Amino acid sequence: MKPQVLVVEDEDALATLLQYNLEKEGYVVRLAGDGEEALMLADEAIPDLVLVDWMLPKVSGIEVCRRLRGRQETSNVPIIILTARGEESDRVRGLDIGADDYIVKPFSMTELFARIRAVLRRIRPGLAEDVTTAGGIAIDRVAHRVKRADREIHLGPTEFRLLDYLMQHPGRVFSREQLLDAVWGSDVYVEARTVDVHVGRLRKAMNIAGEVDPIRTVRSAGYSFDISGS
Amino acid sequence: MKPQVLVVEDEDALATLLQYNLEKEGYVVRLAGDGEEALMLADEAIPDLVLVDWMLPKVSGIEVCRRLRGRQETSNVPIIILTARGEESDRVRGLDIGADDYIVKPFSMTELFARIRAVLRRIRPGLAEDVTTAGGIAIDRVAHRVKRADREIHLGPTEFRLLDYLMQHPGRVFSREQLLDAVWGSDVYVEARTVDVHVGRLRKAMNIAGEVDPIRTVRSAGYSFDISGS
DNA sequence: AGCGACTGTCACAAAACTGTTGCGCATCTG
DNA sequence: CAGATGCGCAACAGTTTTGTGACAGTCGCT
Repeated sequence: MKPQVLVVEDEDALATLLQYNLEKEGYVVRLAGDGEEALMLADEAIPDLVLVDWMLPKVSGIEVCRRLRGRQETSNVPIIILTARGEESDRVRGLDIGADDYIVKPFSMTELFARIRAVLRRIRPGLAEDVTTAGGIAIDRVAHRVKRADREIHLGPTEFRLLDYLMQHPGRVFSREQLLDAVWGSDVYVEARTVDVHVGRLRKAMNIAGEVDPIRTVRSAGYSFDISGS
Repeated sequence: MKPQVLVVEDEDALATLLQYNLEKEGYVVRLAGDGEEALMLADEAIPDLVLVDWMLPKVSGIEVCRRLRGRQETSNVPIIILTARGEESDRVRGLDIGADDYIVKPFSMTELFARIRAVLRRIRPGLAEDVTTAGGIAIDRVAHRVKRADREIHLGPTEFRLLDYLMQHPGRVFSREQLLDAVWGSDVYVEARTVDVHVGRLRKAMNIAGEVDPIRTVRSAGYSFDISGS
């Protein structure tokens, strides 16, 4: 699944620029214009990374940091601060307060990407990783390939994303609605039962040789990826 | 095997940037923050190339050069010096002391890659292949020739660059946009579907004799160079 | 100017994938 | 046990994505 980045930036031009480039680089981007909105959005869906401007209306960047750190769910989401040149003294405070890195404006997109990847790799090794393996199943996001027991498995785009998401959170049960949000996107409307169909297709594709079904159905709750029926 | 590059640079931002871009280009990168660390790392595992900043804390770049040259194991590891503009006089000394090339900051990544390739080609012909071979296909960047199963294949410039790029990163899937950026250049505007057409032309040119198609289409993702299942 | 090679775009066909529905079976509930 | 609910599955019609031939424009040469 694409890492989700929450961008907190009040200056529209920069926000748009960031969104455009980050999406191009393969991130899902959500924008917040001020600190309040940022905290709300972070609450709705926990981002994989937060990019926050130092100077913000209403709730300052530093405060956003502190509050994110203060909450259970977001306490270890990596944060990168955007700061203007000449705020050197703030830098230390930035990292003091819990940010994982900062970058000084103006910066090149390449440099930003480099920072983001470095931070993600440090904090969330799973996300920057190209392949995930579990129970003889390997999913390679870069090569876009899935293998089970050395047999190549062909999946359609949706099944691929679905498996990716489930494998990213093994053991955890997701409702159809959650899966729709995460795999299809929060803005599309599709029937909840459609998830069943895709799970079915995924199963059919994966369990070609009478292997154990890695996807567990939890009646009236949803599905989860599980190796060994624990 | 991916060539291993040891980057010796004390400025964090640049170090991260270099690591990011070099890894993207297909090198394995190890970072050292100062000369001492660099010598230690070089000792642990002999790198295929050293990229060293001129100005370093503790042990200067020039000293790192000298010491690397002094040791049996590292005496012919190629070295490229990073130097700031205006240190012209140092340049000669740099090459005097055993560096194989230097590059003046600020430099573009493309330029750096070109230098690295040139140096590796000169010093370690095996590592900076002018010729890449995979699945019976040989692409010779210097002679600008492509052969498949000893049959000469004629490609137009664009198809050549496309194949070159894909073969540099076998297995990896690139979106049409990424390919446009990498093969056409990030500043030209062409229709994304144009990539399809060129992939088609490339295929037609390569698969003359009913051979396996080395280019894999990944629906809703892009294309990749793949030799059979691997 | 004429020629040949190469490019980018388009339109249409082919292929692959998607979402919905309905039915039958399994599982729960009282 | 009857009824209700949830799930697997096959079928299908609709969409989206990709392959490809045609074509007009560009460029470098002669």
